[in-house]
Amino acid sequence: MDRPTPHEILNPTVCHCSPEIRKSKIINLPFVRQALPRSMDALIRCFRSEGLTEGRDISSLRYPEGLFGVVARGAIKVYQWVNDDQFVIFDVLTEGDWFLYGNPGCSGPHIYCYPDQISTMTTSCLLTMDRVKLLQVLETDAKLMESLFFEATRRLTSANQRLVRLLSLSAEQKLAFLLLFLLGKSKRQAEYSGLIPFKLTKKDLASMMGITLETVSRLLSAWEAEGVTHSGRGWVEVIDEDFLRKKFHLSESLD
Amino acid sequence: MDRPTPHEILNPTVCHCSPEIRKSKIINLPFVRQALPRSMDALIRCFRSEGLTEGRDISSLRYPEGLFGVVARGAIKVYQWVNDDQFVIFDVLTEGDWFLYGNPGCSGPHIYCYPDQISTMTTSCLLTMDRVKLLQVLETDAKLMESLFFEATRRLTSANQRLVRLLSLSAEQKLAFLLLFLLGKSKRQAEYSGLIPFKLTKKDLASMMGITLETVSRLLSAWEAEGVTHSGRGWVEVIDEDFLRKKFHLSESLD
DNA sequence: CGCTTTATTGATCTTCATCAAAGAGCGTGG
DNA sequence: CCACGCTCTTTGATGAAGATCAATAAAGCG
Repeated sequence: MDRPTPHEILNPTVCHCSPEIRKSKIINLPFVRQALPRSMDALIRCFRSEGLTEGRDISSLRYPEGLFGVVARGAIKVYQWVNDDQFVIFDVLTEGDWFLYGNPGCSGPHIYCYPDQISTMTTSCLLTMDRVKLLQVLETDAKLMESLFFEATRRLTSANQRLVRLLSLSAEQKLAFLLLFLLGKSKRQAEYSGLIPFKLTKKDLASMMGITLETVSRLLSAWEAEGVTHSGRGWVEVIDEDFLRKKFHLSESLD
Repeated sequence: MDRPTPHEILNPTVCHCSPEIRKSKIINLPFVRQALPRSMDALIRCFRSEGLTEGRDISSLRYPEGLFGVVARGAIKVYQWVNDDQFVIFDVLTEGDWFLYGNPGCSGPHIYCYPDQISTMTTSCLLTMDRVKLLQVLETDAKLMESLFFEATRRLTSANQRLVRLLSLSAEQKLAFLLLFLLGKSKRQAEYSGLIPFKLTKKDLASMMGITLETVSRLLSAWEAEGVTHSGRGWVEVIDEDFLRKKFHLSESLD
């Protein structure tokens, strides 16, 4: 067969983000729907777009006053080093998600803040603008502020819930839960419908759950033998979603 | 000696919340500072105060459209049942903290949502108003909305960070971290400066970290022998904060 | 002064981390 | 196109942390 390998799918070389595409992305952002026409124009004017290949850090140093970023294509991870050789990935942002990145000291809202790290997990296109510019727009548009507020609390709340769930689960349940979550965040791929469409090493997975990559590897091997998942170097494909869902729910009603 | 026992301190019978105290509490809420005079008035008018003894659930059923609540005195916990006999406490709110509680379905922001449970951890006084009433006030006061937004994202972000930290720590480190966090949220007591001033069973502590109460009990016994903590039925006193802080930081720079 | 809730302690068993060594996938440069 | 090196992965052996189970004890409450 000549369908592409997962590796090829995860490493596209191009990232289209023409001005028209950019504009339509901006207009269709959920929180922009209710904005006044003039703030819509301001947003379209202020956003720059940036094509990024996999593994790029989005440096906070270039934006001393903070950064407002929207993922137009691809996926990025938000993580934090907890010591010299260990990091924790605590959120994954995909198309339409946004972040407000800033120094903890600087005034105004920030959803992720230095020293968190943000980097791409696949070829991505990111729309960015200075955080202060966004704040200026918000000040004159209460509706826009409101939608942003709604969405921010919604996203943070659900991240919270996710982390809380993880606390009380076994490694196997954690992994099932995490894969389902990541799949929910992904756009389905034509050739591999269960493929999680960004680079995801065993170490990444492990660091989202606070377990080791060896454990992840062992669990995925076991599942692979049962035909539940399929995985390789830097990618994971879920074959039997229901199995994962059951694995997870079952244990909830057990005991 | 005739100083009261921890148990007596944690179970006060009275909860003063006279109209004047209530008003001063409202005025001094961090996010209200920037409010317009008229929205300040509206808030003072709409808030009801409610005295609650320890262990009271704040029922969401009485507020189908959601509830905006501010802790004026005491402490409340936000938790969730993960199965029939296990729950996870994922936030503790003390004086000045607020919550926006609502059905997941209903529009607008909510920071905790049904089926989360909210209940008091000591004799408390809670200021409440319907969530929709708050939203009405916010609509006419962009500054107030902004401050609320800032504080909401700040609090949710820090809750997130806290949960993330917990993921990568050992049980002992988790406990040290948690006690320091709880202590930071507490008002110091005159008689016992390190006493965490609300009811806190070993099971509660355990369920904030995803470990078992037996482990908590063993750890606290060990610390008690070293003079680091002191604890009893439903309360914990931290004697040597620095020890806990070291325990925690040390391991970060190790490895 | 019993009853309930909460805590302690010990014995045992699982799960998962750690360490180590070898192997595979992918990019690169000759 | 092949060989090399790098990163990511697999697998096994071992040990330690912490869960589970169970029995007992205390503390607070009516």
